[in-house]
Amino acid sequence: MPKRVSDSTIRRLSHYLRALEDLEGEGTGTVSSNDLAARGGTTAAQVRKDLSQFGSFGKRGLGYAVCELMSTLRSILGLDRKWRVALVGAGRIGSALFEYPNFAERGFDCVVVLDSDPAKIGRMWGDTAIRSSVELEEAIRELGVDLVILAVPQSVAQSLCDRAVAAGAKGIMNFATIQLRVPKRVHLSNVNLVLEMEALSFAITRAGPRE
Amino acid sequence: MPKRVSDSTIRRLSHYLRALEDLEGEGTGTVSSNDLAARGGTTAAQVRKDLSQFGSFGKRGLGYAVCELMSTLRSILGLDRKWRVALVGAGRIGSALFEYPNFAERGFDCVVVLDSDPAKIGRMWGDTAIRSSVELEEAIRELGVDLVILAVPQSVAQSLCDRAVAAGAKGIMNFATIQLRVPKRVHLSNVNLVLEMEALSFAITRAGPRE
DNA sequence: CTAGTATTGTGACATTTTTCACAAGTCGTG
DNA sequence: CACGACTTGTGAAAAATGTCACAATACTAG
Repeated sequence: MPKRVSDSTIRRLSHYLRALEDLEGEGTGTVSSNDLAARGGTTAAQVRKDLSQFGSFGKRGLGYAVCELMSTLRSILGLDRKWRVALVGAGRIGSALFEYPNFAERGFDCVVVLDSDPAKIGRMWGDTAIRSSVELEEAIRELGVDLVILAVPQSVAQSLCDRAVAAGAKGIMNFATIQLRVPKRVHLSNVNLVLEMEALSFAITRAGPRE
Repeated sequence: MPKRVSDSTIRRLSHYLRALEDLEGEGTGTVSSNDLAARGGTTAAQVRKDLSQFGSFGKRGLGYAVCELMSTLRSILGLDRKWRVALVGAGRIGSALFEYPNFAERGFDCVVVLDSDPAKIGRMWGDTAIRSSVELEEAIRELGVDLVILAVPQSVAQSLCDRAVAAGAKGIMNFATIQLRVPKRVHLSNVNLVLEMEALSFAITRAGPRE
């Protein structure tokens, strides 16, 4: 195993995993790097290189056993367990995420929702009651939260982030359009939809070749 | 100007732009690559290299004129115009996007919302009536839509995408967790939140050094 | 005008990521 | 078993991306 695995590799592993799930659904028993590449949107060599960073999972001449590779990937990605997620911010984005079926499917359990708006606190989402964000630290400790999703306005994002980290959050997914600062040990993922739109804007304006 | 500008560069330009907007708000007249780097989360050399791909905008010994660089970046990114956006899918994600203040701020005008659910069609969002997705092509042509946001289930994403492209959409922002196929001339941006969560899951599991 | 300080733009270098090419291994068939 | 069709795993080459170092320039102060 290598010292460092690139982010691009991890992204691709997720794609392979999804492709494998489809393949299993179709009843396919084994798959070649070529097929996997086609479905994952990359090349056969890339697939093999990506996988080879973690071991040898294929059989020469035959390919990869779908079922086996699937569980290997799950284990590599850390998806062979449940993740306890706290959702901070019960606005529209928060609501969309809470209902997002793919999260639960992949083992990301939203165990608590918090908001600072008194009008929202106490309201039920499914069987989860929205709690006051004052209780953030308490909730994280009490429920053993691993990951925190911050779907809050810029102005309060950094302070909530700091508090989440202090209370033991190991990863933060941030939807605010600000560059959060977190300690080295905490992992941060920024989702910035405007940025994506701007990249499209640039690409179209430039009218250069795609991708 | 170079043949090809990397995606990472474009992402950083967006960050610089945001930083410049803050700086202007603070009344700063000029900024050094160093300051810009600190705010954009990169290095001074990277800032200069990024900008140098498009021309020479700074003054040696002095730095960059905030106002001027801001409008240059806007123009490079194609943000010196309004973009006409169609939102397909009036579910929770669609709703969150529609209300997203940063989109409008950056010139992305959501001129039409479509959905296939008869219960939703005709309902008003602000002063926009939700139209039937049957009218997708018509709406795109009639309103001169440039960009289409697909916030719909996987099962219908590809077919709606094809129709949008055929009707003249130049860019697609896809929220479905499937790899859409589009012609070369059309630009595609995939937003996959599960993927981001999985990357966090991996990072934490591995417990390697951050970033 | 000169010296001193600051900061850009850029070629050369370093690192990371992707692609290529092929030996090595596997299976089915006769 | 021998052969042919296939496919992996991987070192080496190529391409892309990021870092460094420094000449060139600009402003300020005396």
